[in-house]
Amino acid sequence: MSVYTPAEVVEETGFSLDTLRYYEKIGLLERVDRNAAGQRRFSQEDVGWLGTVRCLRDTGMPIATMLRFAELVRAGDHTIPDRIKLLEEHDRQVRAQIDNLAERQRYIRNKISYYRSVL
Amino acid sequence: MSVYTPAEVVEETGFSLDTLRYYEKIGLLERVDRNAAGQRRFSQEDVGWLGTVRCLRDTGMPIATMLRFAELVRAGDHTIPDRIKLLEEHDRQVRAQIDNLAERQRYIRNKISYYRSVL
DNA sequence: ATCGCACCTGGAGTGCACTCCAGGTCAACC
DNA sequence: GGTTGACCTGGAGTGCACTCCAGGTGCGAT
Repeated sequence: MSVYTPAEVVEETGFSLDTLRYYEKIGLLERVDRNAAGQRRFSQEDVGWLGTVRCLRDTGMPIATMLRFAELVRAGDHTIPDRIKLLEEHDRQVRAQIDNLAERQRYIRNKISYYRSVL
Repeated sequence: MSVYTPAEVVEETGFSLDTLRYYEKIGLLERVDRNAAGQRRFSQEDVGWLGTVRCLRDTGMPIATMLRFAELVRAGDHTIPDRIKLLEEHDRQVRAQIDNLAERQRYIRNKISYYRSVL
């Protein structure tokens, strides 16, 4: 049962310490354990959950939606069908994002080609 | 030499009227012509430029960078090499975005599969 | 013992990109 | 001639996601 100091979690997840505290404050991260001096000691699960948060955030999920997902996770296994629905919806949005980016990228590359052709 | 009313440009570009005014105010759009009553009449070029802006914005380019690009365009043809550099750099960022999204998407899909397997 | 350092709290501040609002003009239609 | 609707201006307000700050605690090294 390994525990992690704030600095280790910052290193591991890429979130700043302030962001970690912010996530705890708004409930995206459940109340993290403290040591005798009141300092945070993150559990393995905390770190794993932060990995999921990292992934959802980096794919553009708003915090409000992640918060709903967090609540489903906390509510227990009977919410798994709802979690699947939420992630499937998000997966569709990620696909749409990728398609859109690829489409726009074509425009940008055409523009570069055009500029090259007039040099 | 066709001209466009604000409503037509909103329709065509998907930008709100407020956004169009904002872009003009900050100089992302050059001073748009007015009719006798002081209402905007957008030129074909304005609409074309807004297409480029749409593309750059949707691929995550910050307004400050678009502003630099706009200045290069206004400065004349001798800035074409600089424009190419700017767009190539942006193209790299778009590629990185797509790669990152694709990577994260794998994680999400694995998670969905896992949830399906425990049902 | 005192220094530096990692950490704590509550709350204020920031940056970005809009978005909204109040009060007004003008042309067209009933 | 009155009302509607599209548009105008300058400036204030919003939402999101952090990020920073002041003032304080506890611990290990010099």
